[in-house]
Amino acid sequence: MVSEKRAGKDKTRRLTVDFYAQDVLFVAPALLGKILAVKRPSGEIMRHMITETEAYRGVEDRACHASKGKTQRTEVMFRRGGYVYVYFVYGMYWMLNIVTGPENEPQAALIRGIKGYEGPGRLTRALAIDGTFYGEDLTSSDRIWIEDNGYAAKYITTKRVGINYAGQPWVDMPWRFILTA
DNA sequence: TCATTGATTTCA
DNA sequence: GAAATCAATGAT
Repeated sequence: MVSEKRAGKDKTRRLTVDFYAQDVLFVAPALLGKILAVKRPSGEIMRHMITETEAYRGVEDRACHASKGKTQRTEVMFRRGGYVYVYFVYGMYWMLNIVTGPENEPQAALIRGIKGYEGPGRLTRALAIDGTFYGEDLTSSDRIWIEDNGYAAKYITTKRVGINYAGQPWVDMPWRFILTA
């Protein structure tokens, strides 16, 4: 797993492929409390704590976009964990997802909220995240990455939002994770 | 509870 | 080709 050896007293470090390659049901709640860092064209780096996520897991999960097979839009979800899956919905909003798991096992964690901007459409608008972020590699990109600050998050789980079309048993899976402390 | 808004998917 | 659908938000 990840080496705990640290240089100096700064505990913040960028998450590596070892983290993202794990199952989405581990990664999605583990992202809570971590820091989403986005670099603006101006060079300014914006950092926000992740407060809410949802898990989308594999071709059998009918709420997961990849359940309909590999398409131009879902291709990135079939890669190994650590890539960014961004898509446009309702004619207005970009959704930010983190690809997880091994190659050819399509999984992703939707970032539904960050501190100060609750809501998946609101956070992408606030951070100016759009389709140009599709396929960015969180382990090497110089404009988007996630940092671990060593914070041990507490959270609750609920049903996922906006996926009633998926039917049973997927609609009732407790795969939404909300930070509580 | 409804308008917004356009890419993606589904049905023909 | 056309029609329906949609990981949402904000105003009414």
